[in-house]
Amino acid sequence: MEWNVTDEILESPSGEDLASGEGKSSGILTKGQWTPAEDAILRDYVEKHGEGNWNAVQKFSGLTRCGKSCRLRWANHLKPNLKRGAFTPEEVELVIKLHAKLGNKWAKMAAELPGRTDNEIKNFWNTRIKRHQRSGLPIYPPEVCLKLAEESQQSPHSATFSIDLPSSHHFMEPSDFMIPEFKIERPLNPSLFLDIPTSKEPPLGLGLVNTPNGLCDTASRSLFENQIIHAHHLPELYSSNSPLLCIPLGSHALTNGNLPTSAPGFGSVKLELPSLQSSESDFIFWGAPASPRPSFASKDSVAPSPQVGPDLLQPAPDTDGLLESVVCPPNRLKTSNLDDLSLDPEWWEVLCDQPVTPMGPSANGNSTDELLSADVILGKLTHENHLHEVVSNIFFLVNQVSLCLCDFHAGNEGKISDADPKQHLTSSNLNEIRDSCEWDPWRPDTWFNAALLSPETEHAREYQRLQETISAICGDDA
DNA sequence: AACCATTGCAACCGCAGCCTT
DNA sequence: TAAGGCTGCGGTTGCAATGGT
Repeated sequence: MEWNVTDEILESPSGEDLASGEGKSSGILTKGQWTPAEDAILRDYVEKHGEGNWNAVQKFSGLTRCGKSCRLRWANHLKPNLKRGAFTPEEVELVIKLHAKLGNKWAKMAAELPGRTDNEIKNFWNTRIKRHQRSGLPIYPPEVCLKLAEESQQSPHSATFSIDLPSSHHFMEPSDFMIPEFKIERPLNPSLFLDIPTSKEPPLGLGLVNTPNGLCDTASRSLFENQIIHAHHLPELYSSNSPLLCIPLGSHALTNGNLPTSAPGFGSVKLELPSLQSSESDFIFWGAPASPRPSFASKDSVAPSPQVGPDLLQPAPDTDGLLESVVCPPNRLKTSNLDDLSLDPEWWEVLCDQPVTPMGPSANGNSTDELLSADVILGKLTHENHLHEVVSNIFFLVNQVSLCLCDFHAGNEGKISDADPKQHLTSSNLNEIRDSCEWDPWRPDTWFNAALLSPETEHAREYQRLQETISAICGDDA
């Protein structure tokens, strides 16, 4: 690299002045690349006076650099015992584990990696994330996810890696990160999804958020505390015995974590560098498969992914905007007959991350039942980074809610009540319901027929709360 | 060889917390 | 106790190096 004092020098003395120390501080500071002469001056100063008091460097050494710049230069380049060059495999592994646990706490991570600076680790990580996004690889290796999951399960109140990091407590308070176990006992309010877009335009402000304290706010927290999901359809996939069910909220494992801190509106989204620690960027994550999840990375998502075709999350160009078209584009839905809900395997995997079997999404073969499972519904609110994926999850959610409504509707003749929620539809009844009722399960705009809800019931109030929760989650602009 | 896009790194910026007065 | 300065941290930007066409 060529050393030069850049033109950022604002009316600064010449480089010779800098080197000779004659560039006395006059309020004019040099910016840009450091020269060897400047390095020498700084090194000499620190050797004589020690680290710290960086603002005095300019005063006493003649460097026309601000104290911050001096500190940074010393810490990142001149300090003895700094390692240079590529990270070793051991370092990489440690960084991954540390990041899974700490998030973007670069300084803390640097404390665990002798010779590496926070800036170096940060750059390494950001570069790594970009690379992995491009190649569709998971940011965290499955074994890291599993390890974290296992350890959190073994010791759910003090989930730790083998690396003991005393400073990680800020989000590892058990009460903060443990996902409350929940069941859905009643179908979800269809109006929860009023704002779910069905156009190609992604929603503004869409995003599920949590904070170091767990879920983003009382509203979203209430979603999990108040709403009871009955796991009667899919006991295995999301059972409480699954190690992947109890991923600590707040842990950064299992998130690719690529939302910017202040994720702008989707329309102008800039999804470049990650900001994993951001309280606004973490998504609720459940039941993630250990297998790599397809990535739809920000700007890269526009380009074809090696794993997932670029069109998968795009509604068909000729979509009519109906749910069916959005959730299951015609070319992805193998059949429009509701009797056969099996999807194109590729599409299904994108949506659900479930292994595809001849019977459908589940290895258990209970495809229809599992599709109707409310576990799956909220299980799809994943702790993910890619908004595209979130959108796809939301679409999937709509799909599932629709099916749940079919389910419920079948047993309640148009009124949501306390009827046995387990009484659900057989696929052969779906078309019949669609034909005989005032709403079409595949059309959200028909979900809100007055006949669906009895407004004075406790259920209706719960639905209202749930709706508010989802509104909070998705953002008012959604 | 020239141009362009991408990548990776170094440095800067803004903010927050701490310390001193 | 408030104000100002210092320091450290995390996010962002700028640019040289590199690779592809």
